[in-house]
Amino acid sequence: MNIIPESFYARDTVLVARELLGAMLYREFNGILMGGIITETEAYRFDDPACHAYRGKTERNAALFGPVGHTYVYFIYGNHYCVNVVSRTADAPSGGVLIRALKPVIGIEYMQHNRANQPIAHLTSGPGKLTQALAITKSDIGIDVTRQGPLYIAHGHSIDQSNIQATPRIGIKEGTDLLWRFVVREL
DNA sequence: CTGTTGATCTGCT
DNA sequence: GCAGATCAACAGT
Repeated sequence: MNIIPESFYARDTVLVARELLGAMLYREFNGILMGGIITETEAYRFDDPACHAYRGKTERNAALFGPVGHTYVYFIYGNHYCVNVVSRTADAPSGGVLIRALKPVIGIEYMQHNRANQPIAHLTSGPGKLTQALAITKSDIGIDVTRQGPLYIAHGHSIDQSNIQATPRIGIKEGTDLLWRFVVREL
């Protein structure tokens, strides 16, 4: 295993979002290992009106102002958690990359157990789905993903630039002109 | 203290 | 394709 170092996340949020595609996300929970290849991300930079941190620091978004390579988890629509990795340059106050989808690889049975035995194609194909599959909640805020532990990210597949599609982000009302959602066309 | 609003998912049509 | 679920955090009074 080859964990991605902290320096990777200390760069422009948008660049980190693009380059996280193909990386392996690992989750250790109750002694069980789960994980998959990151196939979809979105960048939320401090200077972007769609970013939770755009209007300043609050209790909820404080993690986005914390150390890079740590997690920011939030609860949305009364039902779902979404997980980000804090990423920004040294001169930026905040920023994060939303992990939107994985290709399930490890611990598929346990992920299905967490997701009412959904078929593999529906296991981790959305930001709320993958947190449910991996049992990620608010108590997982602030985890350092550059160290082996409950949640960490390692080098995986290298994705060719021509295999990456950039589109507007999903579910936002401002900043819809920015093509800051990145999707792997195929693995 | 109260009202509003989501970086979504599911099930039904 | 679309409405409903469902609640924590925020902004405004």
